[in-house]
Amino acid sequence: MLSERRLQVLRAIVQDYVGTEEPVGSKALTERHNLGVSPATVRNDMAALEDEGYIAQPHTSAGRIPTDRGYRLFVDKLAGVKPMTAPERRAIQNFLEGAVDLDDVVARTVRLLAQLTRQVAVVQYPSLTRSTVRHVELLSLAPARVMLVLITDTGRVEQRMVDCPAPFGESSLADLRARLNSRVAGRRFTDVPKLVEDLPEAFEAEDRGTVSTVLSTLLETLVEENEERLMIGGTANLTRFGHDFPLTIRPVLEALEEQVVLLKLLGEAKDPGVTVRIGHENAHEGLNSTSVVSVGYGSGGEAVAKLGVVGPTRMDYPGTMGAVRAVARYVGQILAES
Amino acid sequence: MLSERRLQVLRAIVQDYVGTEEPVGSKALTERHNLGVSPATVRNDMAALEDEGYIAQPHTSAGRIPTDRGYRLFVDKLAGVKPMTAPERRAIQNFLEGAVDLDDVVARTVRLLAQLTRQVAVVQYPSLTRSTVRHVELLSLAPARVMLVLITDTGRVEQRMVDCPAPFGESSLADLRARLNSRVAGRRFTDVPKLVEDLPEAFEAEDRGTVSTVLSTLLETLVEENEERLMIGGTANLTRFGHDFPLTIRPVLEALEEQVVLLKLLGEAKDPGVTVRIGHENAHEGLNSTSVVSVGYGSGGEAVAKLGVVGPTRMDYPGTMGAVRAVARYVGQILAES
DNA sequence: CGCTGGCACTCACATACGAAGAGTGCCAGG
DNA sequence: CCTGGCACTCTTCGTATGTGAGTGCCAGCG
Repeated sequence: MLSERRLQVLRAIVQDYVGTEEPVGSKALTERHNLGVSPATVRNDMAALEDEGYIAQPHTSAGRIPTDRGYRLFVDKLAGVKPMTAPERRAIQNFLEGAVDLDDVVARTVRLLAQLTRQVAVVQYPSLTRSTVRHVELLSLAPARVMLVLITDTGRVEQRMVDCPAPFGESSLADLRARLNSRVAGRRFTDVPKLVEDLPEAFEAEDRGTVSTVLSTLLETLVEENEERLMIGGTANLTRFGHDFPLTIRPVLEALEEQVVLLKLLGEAKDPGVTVRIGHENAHEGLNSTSVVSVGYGSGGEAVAKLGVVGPTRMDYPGTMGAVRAVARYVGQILAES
Repeated sequence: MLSERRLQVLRAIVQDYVGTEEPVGSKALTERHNLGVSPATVRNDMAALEDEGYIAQPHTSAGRIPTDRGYRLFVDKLAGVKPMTAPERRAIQNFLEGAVDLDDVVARTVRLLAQLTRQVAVVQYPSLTRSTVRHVELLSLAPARVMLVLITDTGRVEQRMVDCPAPFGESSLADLRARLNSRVAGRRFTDVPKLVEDLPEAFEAEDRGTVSTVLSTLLETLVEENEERLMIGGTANLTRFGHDFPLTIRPVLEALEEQVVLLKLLGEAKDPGVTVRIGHENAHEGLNSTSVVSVGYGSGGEAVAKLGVVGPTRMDYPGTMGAVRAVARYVGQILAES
């Protein structure tokens, strides 16, 4: 177990390194934080911290920098979440309130997060499977062509074209629309398959094929793979990464373009609170030198999606966590209102 | 006027520089292209080309690189558009055909363009103002709350929440829906304001306020500012920009995040064919070292939106132009089918 | 036992110098 | 108008050297 002072030394190292972006030495440490001991003592502590794997030196006779393990300890034990100031909270609220539709909410959230944290922001659209159905609309565009429109309680709208095997009359369509809505409106998307499975039986033989086609399109829309969308922003902040970044930035940009990777990344956050994954804790190789701070958000008590930021492992964790948490909270409010 | 050979020299310089990314000297030129003259002669030609402002040397006693003006001449007079090969065309078509909805079409187009050109791809959603109305749907979500859904012939869907000044009955809603659609279905969005202006008069006094509110929301949705959306991708390709790129890549990423800037950029392309804007021809400062290749696309004869790529001025213009043109053509086809 | 000051040691980094090489401009001759 | 030759200019790269930050270790002190 590390002594109290050694933990303080680690905290000081993390703070200084995050601020200066340069390896921090024993002398500088004692000057900037009054630890009450001499550089030599700090050196001993640093040697111990290095043995434990919390810090490392890039090369002999340079200062120390925190390792992923060091940041982990810092986040878990040494630092809290820095709450937003009142003016900041007001600004967040104001900015989000101007949104006209869900796309706009998400777009604004991304910009806000990127600006607040000066990092790359990732916001997942409210998940379909975790939402409830507000309305299902069917529009006849041609005799054998129907547009299916799905609307969730979070304001998300999905649409699909359906090519019917046989012409489908206006009255049959109205019938299907009514039956469908009476069964699924207000229900969770996950329950929809069971709720509609016997629906074709209620129709005339000639329409049954079309009804089945419409329903299967509906169910397809709910399949996990298609339904997860997200928006990213603030990639320009990647340029503040480090001096060496040709090699650093490339894999990150590539990872950010892979929606699948990002969704996994956000999905891993299980905790009800803010989740932090540091450096190599991220499964994806390209993100080994980044940290991901994420949290769920939702219109009610339950999370319907995730949002977060991606930044260098050398980041201001308390501040970032505070910003992410605050934004998630306000987005949830906005969604609940709409 | 430049002699034929000098133009050939310029063409050779552009091609070599695009290939090697390094300033090209007179000796290397004569070796790789059989111009039939000696390096000394080429040197004279190069001096002339430099006087005219088509090429420049980064520093004394280095090779020459093309200037923006040089690229312009190359694009206008010295190079054509390189058509895609048959397998490439098939691949494009196959890839786009798997799309399930408009978002998917746009997303796939972005990925395709980025991959084909190895540059940053930008695709604008089909414009509302240049499309026609397929259907307007009104859904009653609460007594005094209506959702407005707009569907275009290109498959684009916009929705807005409307808070009504007074409760609005199902029958009035159905009435409004029917009247609205009979007036605007199949018409161009730009004509909608005139077509609906007298609509409130057909309703009872108590509903008139609500009808006006719904209509004004509809018109707001059509306002230029809100209706232009776009998607970008392939930003990882920016890392192939140059060796110096901290300074190069930053402003480009920033510009790409400004939707307004990008829309202007694409909007400037007036030509029915492929438009190329080179380096300083781009109004936005951050894009002074990039070229933008763009083209309109549309479901019918007319362009409903633009797409293009952003890359270094040192790019393979004929190949890029070919890819952009081909993708635009196939996207148009896909949209026409849906 | 823990803290401290002192001291020798190690590298990264910056600066300077020199050689190499690529490329140019110019000129005289064909 | 083209060509070979030649002197000149700079960038680039490798080597050498000095400087300084930072370290590890040790002996002494409270």
